[in-house]
Amino acid sequence: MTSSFELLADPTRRRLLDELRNGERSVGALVRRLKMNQPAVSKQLRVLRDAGLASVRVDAQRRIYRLHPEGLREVDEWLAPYRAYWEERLDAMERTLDSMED
Amino acid sequence: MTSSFELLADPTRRRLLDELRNGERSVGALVRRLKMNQPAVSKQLRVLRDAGLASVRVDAQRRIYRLHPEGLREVDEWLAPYRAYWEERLDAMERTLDSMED
DNA sequence: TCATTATATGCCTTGACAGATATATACTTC
DNA sequence: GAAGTATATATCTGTCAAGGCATATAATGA
Repeated sequence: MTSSFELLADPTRRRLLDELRNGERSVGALVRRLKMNQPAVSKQLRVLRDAGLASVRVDAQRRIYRLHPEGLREVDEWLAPYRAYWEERLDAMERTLDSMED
Repeated sequence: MTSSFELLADPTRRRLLDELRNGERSVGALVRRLKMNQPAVSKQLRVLRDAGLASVRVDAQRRIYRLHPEGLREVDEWLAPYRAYWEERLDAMERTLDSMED
């Protein structure tokens, strides 16, 4: 599980990231929100942590997770040239493709 | 294989999209560029087609593929709120998260 | 110390998917 | 129409990952 692209492929992980976007969250809080069993959530949190997209802080028996969205930059940057297409109108893209015919 | 997130998880598909970004391409041309065997390429092109990210045009025995990047908007829009973080400096994100503590 | 709460980890099963090989299909050219 | 070219599809196999269950670990409180 290396690339952030693969990370985003799993809907559970996307939901976790979306939750963490609203602030730090304990594992229990995330479990309740996602309505999944705790080990499944912990497992994906581990993946996010390993990828550098989240970090943990200990609070008594609780583990508080926090978002580190910088890793998503890779995806955003890959996407940038595509974004250009629909930002400058669809017709512009058509023109670009037409002019680049093999 | 529904969401465009899962689509982007595969590096072969990302390479295909990147190639098509330079203009229409025949299957053979893509095979040569990716240095993969033809069925593997055709298979992923099929996935892209089914997802609406590419279309085919027939030219004699050739099939010419063309990019339709609009489907990537889903990913781009999901990413938008995260992009905000690194665009307005890391410190801003830290502040945001701190102020939203559970 | 013992029970409870909170979380992580190990193991297992199952499903999905990528790539490979073989083959089918369709068009072209001689 | 036979051979060659271009592409798609069917099938197989290996791999990998997600979720479920059981259990380990650690902190708290009585």
